[in-house]
Amino acid sequence: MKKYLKILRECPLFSGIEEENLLRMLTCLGARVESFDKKYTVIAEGNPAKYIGIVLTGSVQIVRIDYFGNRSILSEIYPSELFGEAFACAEVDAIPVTVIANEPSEIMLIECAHILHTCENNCGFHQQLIFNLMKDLATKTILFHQKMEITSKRSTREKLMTYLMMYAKKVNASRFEIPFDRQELADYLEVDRSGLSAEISKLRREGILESEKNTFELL
Amino acid sequence: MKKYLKILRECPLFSGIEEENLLRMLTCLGARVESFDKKYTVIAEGNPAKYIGIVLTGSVQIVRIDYFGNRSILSEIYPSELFGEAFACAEVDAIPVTVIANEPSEIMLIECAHILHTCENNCGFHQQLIFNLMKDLATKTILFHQKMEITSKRSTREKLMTYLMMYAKKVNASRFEIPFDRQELADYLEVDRSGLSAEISKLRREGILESEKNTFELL
DNA sequence: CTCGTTCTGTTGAAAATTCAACAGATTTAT
DNA sequence: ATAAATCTGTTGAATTTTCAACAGAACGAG
Repeated sequence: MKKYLKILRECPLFSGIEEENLLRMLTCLGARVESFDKKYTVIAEGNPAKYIGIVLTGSVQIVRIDYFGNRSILSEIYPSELFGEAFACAEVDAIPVTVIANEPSEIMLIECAHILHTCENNCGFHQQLIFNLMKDLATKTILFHQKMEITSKRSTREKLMTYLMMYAKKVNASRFEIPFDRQELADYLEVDRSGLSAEISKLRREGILESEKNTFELL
Repeated sequence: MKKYLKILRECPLFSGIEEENLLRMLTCLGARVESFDKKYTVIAEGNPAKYIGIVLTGSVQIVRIDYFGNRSILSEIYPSELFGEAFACAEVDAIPVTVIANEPSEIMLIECAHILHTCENNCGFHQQLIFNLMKDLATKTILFHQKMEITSKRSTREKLMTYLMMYAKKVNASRFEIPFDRQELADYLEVDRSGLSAEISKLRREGILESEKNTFELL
C-alpha cells in the first residue's frame, strides 16, 4: 500500500487525515487494490453498490448504455479521485452505471459500510471521512450541473462550444487537449459522431477554432 | 417555528434528531423563515451560495436560464425537502441556478456555515447534521442520474416515455398526474413544447397512452 | 514492415426537431 | 359575468440531426 501514499494523500476522501494514520486506517477499512486492463469492467451495471472506488493509476469512465446500445459517458475519473460513492452512500441496491478502465489502471476498493459505521476498533476517523464524503458529493453535484449545462443545449454546435469553453476555463488556457476521442466526445455531449466531426470542421472553416486530433484552440 | 415541526421532522437534514432538540437547534443555527408569492425568486443566480433552503409549504423550482433565455428546469422541491445544499456545501462563490417559488411558499433558510462548523455552544448535533447532508447529497446525485437518463435520450418520444415510465414507477401507478404543465415538461425534458404536444397526441393515437391535461395513463 | 483494425471526416438521404403563427380552450383578474 | 391573459394542440416550413456507407489516416499486433 505504501507506494500509493502519494496519491492517496491527494484523495478528497482522506483530506485532513495525517499520513501516519492513513495506512492503519486503510487496513481498518479493509481497503484492497485491484488491477484492470484497458477496456475491462471495474464495476458492472446492476451489481449491488457496496464499494467506493479510488483511482490510483490510470483512469476510468463512468458510462451508461441503454437498451439499444447507445453509450452515454457520464464522467472520467483520474488518480486520487473517487467513483461510486453516491450509489454506495445512498445504499441503492443496484448500481445503474458501468465503470470501465480507460487504460491499464489500479483501483482501490473500500466497502462503504466500513466508512459509514464506526468500526470495533473505534478508530475515530469516521467523522472526518463522513465530512470528506459530504464535501466530495457536493463537488460531484456541481460537476453534474456543469454537464447538464452542456447537454441541455439544443444543438451540436452549442454543446461542443459550451464544453470547449468550460474546458478552456478549467485548464486556464485557450489551447488544450481533451481526454476524449471523437466517438467518446460525441457520447459525452450526447450527439451523433459524424455530425460532431462535421461541426468541428465547420467551426474551423469559420475561424472559430483550430483543432488537430484531440487538441483544440479557441480563437 | 413550532407549527413547522411536523414538516421539519420529515426533513432529511434533521433525521435522527429528537424533536425536543430540534427547536433549540434551529435557534442555534440561526434558521429563519421567509414567504414567497408564486413566481417570486427565492434565490437568484449569481448570488453567493451561503444558504441551505428547506421548503416548508408550497414548492419551488430549480431552473437555469441561458444567454438566449432558454429555460431548463432541473428539479422541483416539495415540503420537507432541501435545496441549495450542494452549492453551499461545496462553498462555490456564485450559485449557478435560480430558485423560484412555484406557488405561495414558506421557506426556511439556514446559513450553511452554521451547520458545518461547530458552534460556540458546542451543541453537539453537527456530526449528525453532516451525516444527514452526506446522505441527502448522495440521494440528490441519484436523482440527477435519473434526470440525465431522461435527457440523454435522443428523441422527444424517448425522453417523454422514459420520464413517464419513471414517474409511474415512482408513484407505483399506471395512472398519475405530473407536476408540470406542457411548457414546464418541455423545459424539464429539454425539448420543444409544440413538438412535445404533437408527440403526446401521436402516442395517444397509437394507443400507447391516455392523457388529459397533466394526467397520464400508460396502457 | 505489413496487415488488419480502428478512427476520422465527408457525403447524401431520411427523419426529427425547432420555430413561428394561430385558434380554441382554460384560467385569472376585475 | 366578462374581458384579458395564458395554455394547448396543430400545422407547415426551415433547419438540424441522425443514420449508413465509404475512403483515407492512424495505430497496433505480429
